[in-house]
Amino acid sequence: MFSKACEYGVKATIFIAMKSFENKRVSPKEISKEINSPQAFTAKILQALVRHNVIDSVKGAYGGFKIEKAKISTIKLSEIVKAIDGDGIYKGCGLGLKQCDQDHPCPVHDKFVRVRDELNYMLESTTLEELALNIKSGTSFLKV
Amino acid sequence: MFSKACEYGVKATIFIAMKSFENKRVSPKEISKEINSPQAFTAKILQALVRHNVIDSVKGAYGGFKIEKAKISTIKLSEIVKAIDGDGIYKGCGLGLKQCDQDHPCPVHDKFVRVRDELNYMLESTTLEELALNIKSGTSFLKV
DNA sequence: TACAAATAGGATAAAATTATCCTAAATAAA
DNA sequence: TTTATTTAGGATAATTTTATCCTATTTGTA
Repeated sequence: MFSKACEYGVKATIFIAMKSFENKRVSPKEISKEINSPQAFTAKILQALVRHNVIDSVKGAYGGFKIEKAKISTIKLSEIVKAIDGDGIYKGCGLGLKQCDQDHPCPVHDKFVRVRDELNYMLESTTLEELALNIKSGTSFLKV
Repeated sequence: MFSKACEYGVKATIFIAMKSFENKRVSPKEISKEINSPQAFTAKILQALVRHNVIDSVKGAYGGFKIEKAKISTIKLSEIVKAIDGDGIYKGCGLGLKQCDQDHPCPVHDKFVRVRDELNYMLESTTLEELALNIKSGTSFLKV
């Protein structure tokens, strides 16, 4: 469904948000340990998230990654996914046709509408805040 | 969502079903032309579909691929997808956790349930027959 | 039986994704 | 100002997925 990079990106962002609630910055090392991901690869993904303004980075000593506290409740899961995997999962044809719409549908076009709508709703209605709070309270987990 | 191999596999199977209604066998060459896919790669996918008993092959002169007419209405889209991509899309965790269930859920576990259910319903309730008939009637398309 | 046509399958190659390593640039503190 | 720390980013490698090529095997027909 999502690429490995995207999976790491979502988990990393959740962890950064959780730490940001406590005004703490985190390093790729700490993040990759916490979400069980390869460190250097995770660092690349963090760079992409910074470029897409999902998270902030602070260079130099005592630096690290963070998210403004006020911003955490405004970030939707969809933004994280789009930053890494793009919008293909929303817009692309389920069977890979270049052109696929009501006028020229692929064989599963109509069938797929509900799945895509549900996915879209899920990604648009889920906020980073609730995901981070569930991790914080031990309701959900980032690894194992 | 699905791999390229799976996309080709679904389209190829639909085309074979359509031709099988007319008691015609088809070759990888004809199939790849019709669904706009690389021929040799498509042939590999057809082999996998044969091994999984989704389609039949007839070797030698005047051979080709086909599906028993009576079987076409009994094949579900899910069987084609499972034959090529496996059941990860049904069973795997949305964020790639090895263990992810109600007792130890990933951050999007609950959110994902509806998406997966919708996808599952779609794949289980769609038959090869209806997909093939829609192609035959020009209601949907296999390429462009 | 010989031949032609067609699938099966092994060996490679190309491309994309995932992953690692090393150096540059930035920055806070001593 | 120097040093230590930390992100940015280029280069490269490993793995997986996608794709191609060639030969073996099967089988219907002349």
